[in-house]
Amino acid sequence: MQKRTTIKDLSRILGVSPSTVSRALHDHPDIGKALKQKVRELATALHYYPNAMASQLRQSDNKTLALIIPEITMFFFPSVIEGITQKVREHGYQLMVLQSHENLQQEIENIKTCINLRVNGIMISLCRDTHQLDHLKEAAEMGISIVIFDKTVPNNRFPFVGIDDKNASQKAVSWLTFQGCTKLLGIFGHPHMSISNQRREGFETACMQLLPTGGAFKSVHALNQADAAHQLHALWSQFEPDGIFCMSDEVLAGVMPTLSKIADNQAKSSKVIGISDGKLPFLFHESLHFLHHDGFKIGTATAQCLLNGLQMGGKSIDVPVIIQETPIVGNRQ
Amino acid sequence: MQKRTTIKDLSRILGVSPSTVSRALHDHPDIGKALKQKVRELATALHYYPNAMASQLRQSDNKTLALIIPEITMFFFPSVIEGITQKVREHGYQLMVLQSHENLQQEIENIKTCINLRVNGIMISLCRDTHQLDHLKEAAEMGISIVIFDKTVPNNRFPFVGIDDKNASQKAVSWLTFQGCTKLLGIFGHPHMSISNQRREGFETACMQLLPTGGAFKSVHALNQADAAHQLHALWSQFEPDGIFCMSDEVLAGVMPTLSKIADNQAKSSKVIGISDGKLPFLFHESLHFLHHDGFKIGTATAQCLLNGLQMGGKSIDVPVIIQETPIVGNRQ
DNA sequence: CTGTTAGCGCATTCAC
DNA sequence: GTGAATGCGCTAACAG
Repeated sequence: MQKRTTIKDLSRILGVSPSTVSRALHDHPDIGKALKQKVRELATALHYYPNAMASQLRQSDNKTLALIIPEITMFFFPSVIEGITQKVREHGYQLMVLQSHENLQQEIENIKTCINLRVNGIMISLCRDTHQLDHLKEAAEMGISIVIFDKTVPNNRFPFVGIDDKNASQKAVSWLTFQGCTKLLGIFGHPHMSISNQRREGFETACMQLLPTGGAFKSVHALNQADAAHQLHALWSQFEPDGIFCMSDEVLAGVMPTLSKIADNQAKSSKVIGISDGKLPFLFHESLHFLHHDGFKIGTATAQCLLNGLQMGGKSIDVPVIIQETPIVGNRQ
Repeated sequence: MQKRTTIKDLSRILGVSPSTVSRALHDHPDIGKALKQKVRELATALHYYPNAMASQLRQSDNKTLALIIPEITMFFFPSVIEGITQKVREHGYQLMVLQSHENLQQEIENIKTCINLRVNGIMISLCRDTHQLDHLKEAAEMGISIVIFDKTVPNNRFPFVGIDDKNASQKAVSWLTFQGCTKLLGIFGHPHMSISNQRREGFETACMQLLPTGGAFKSVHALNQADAAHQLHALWSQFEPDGIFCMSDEVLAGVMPTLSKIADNQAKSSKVIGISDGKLPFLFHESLHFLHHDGFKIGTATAQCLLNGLQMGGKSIDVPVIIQETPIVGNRQ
């Protein structure tokens, strides 16, 4: 890597001091119009690019926010990222995306990277093996603002943006019973994931409250999309539901095609409702409804929440907890 | 943001020099076991975190690679990112993802950010309005290694990883005709995108060569997923194909549900083949085939290509052009 | 084994 | 208006 031109180089050539060049480059009012022009020209002529590492070090600030998520899957997170990116750019920050791959060690490592880099703030969706937040507390003590979104832990004390998981499941059950379903199947995500359990509890509670006598329900956890398909298939002979609740897009992606195959043979259909970012359902042939878990909105809200925290310099009294609504939508409406 | 502990702080407290502390922290062989231990302990006790900006400046290297893509959509790119992330981590680099949002200005801005940050290398999928590569040449002249993948321009002179777009389309047509189709519809992506045109040309050439007399074909460009659905619908009354080629997952996502609705009414089906990352097809009820355009592999190959370039210090004679295969797969096999 | 010295490139005080 | 001096925090010669 050859040597790059620096402010010093420019200053030497122009016969002025480095500070003058620096000021000219930053359009400082003290510098003459003519000189500014000359500096600019020479800078582009010599391919001068300010060394971000140096200027960041000097200013001990890098205008960067970090996003830490388990994985950039095709579900949900692309929307979240889009929302965050938009908000963050508007406010002149860079975004850095880190993946924890559902691995606590990796998550801790990522936090450390954030601290070392002196990012201004962190938005994080916790991985499923995270049960305590010491690593986040550490970052917070280093002066980094933090917002948790989507996946959290029970006793979280950080600002949070997400949905009311239990309530969403209850709404889903309520909808299914309203459609006349009496035999409900709930399919949930990985059992280590807190939202899986929140949503399952909501589901089960609602089933017990809302199902008529003679009704029945069952809940299962799927490790991933393929497992959801597999479990549904295996279960069908013993427990044939007339209403199915899928807790996420990933589950829906496993369930819908399977259901579609089953329907081929049986010429009968179960009602389906899921929780979804709102893109996937429109790909399926079968009709279904979903509680719209809007990733884009979650993203913008999360970023906004972080930016607010940043502005108050971390000295806010109340810890915001922002709960997004999840309206019910049909894919054939 | 309060003051953070620095090496100097540690050195003062321990009564040794900063360089000794630095060496201890880096497990330098010259430092005594006992002292290392003491330094380590004090560091954690005082929550010392090395300032990455400072150390990067000093070493004028930040072990970072950049990925620039049009957008993190739910199609293809999540797989690519996964592949790249894996490779890049293995080699101890950080990855930084930038989006151009199909905007040349933004793409140029991103390149500038990369130069300012002194990243070691850039992997880029060009946005659709990019027709010349001056901005990349600029980065290359600053000593940054570059690999273009997936979306490129005709006269590209940079290393490239992708598929043979024309050939893929031809294989698709060949498959359709082999299935007995004689009336083909090709649906392509945004008309400004080079791969849209490459794939369309391949399609049309192959149609002219392979279709029997009496056969017919038609190609259309769709601006996005919704437009693909719309166009197919609008077209159906005038041109009812018995074979359809969809150039991408995005197109497939628009086409398949529409086709499925049409099939409901007409009780007949067209053969479908697409180019796909290989996830989406399994969500659809209708059977279809696809040329497997493996994003994960493209990702690892791209990263590997960049890492190779890095190792040779940019002093390689030949410019690698890596073309991935696209085997045909069925979603019901 | 350890300390001293000297920057990396930049932005900012304080002088003039 | 402009220049000289200083230091952000860290590492790497070079000396001992």
